[in-house]
Amino acid sequence: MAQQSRREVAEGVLEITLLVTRLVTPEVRRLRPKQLSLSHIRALGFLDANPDADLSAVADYVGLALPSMSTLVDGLVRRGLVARLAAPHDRRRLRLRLTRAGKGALRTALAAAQAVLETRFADLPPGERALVHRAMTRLRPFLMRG
Amino acid sequence: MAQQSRREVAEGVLEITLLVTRLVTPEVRRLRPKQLSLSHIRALGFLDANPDADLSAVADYVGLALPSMSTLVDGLVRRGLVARLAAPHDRRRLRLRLTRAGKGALRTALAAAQAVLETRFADLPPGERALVHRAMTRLRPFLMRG
DNA sequence: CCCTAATCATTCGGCTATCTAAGTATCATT
DNA sequence: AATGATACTTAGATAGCCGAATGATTAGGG
Repeated sequence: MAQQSRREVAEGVLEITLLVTRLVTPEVRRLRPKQLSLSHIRALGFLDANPDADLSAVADYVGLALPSMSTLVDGLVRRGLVARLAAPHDRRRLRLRLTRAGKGALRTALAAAQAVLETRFADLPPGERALVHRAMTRLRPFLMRG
Repeated sequence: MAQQSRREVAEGVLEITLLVTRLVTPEVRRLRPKQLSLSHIRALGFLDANPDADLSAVADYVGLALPSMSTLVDGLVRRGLVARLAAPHDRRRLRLRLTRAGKGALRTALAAAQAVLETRFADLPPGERALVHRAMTRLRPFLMRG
């Protein structure tokens, strides 16, 4: 079995990322009626997993500057997808959480993005499916921390 | 070994894609002196693999509307990275190709993006490296065609 | 040959997303 | 209570993208 260099692995991962992005982005754009961008979806996803997070945490996770996230959240609040409450003992901080509508919107958006991929993977043999799944699982921790 | 559903695989791939994008985008933004966005890089990459392509082909590959690609290419031409020639027997069409500087800029940009990932993968054991590489190789054809 | 379609690309106007810099409110420390 | 740090917001500017309209060229019937 050939030993892969870090460079080759990085190259492969980057290429796949670009391909997936290309497939998924137009689909997400089609959700424009609901005005959800990829950043919106990522913010919603983070809040789904981390209720009552503050603004900085979301900004950090999504990879946006604070001001950008501030206006982004503003939009989500205006659409009724997120509740912006004050933190209990520090009134500078926010306490952000999804509303019921927010959870619904997240589900819908993710489903749309995933549907594109699922269609693509229709002919992926079960064995390879498992292989890919395993690879993604291994990759995840290396991409998250830091 | 658990049999993975298509849904799970799609979910995993989407998640990893989002994580990688989050890591790579800021790095690419740091190339601002050269003003290269991800779309720019993808356009350069396509032209590297397909010299003398016309505008529609690049737009299609990158996933942008024609007007957007028109201005994008305009920028690349202004920076001396791409040559915009007329096609021989159809003067509506363009014949786009990288200049020497364009090839250099592409190499530089890709290297920057990959470097971020390589750093992340420093502690990925060789066995898992091979696993990931294999998974990416299997995935590629399913994401490219169509 | 022409006239009409169709095709390829550009320009225009507008909107979204993002950044930096500056400002406001609150908390922490001495 | 004064100073500095922290969390967020507002303001101003720019890039990226789209749809609609336009220009230029070619293709296909009469």
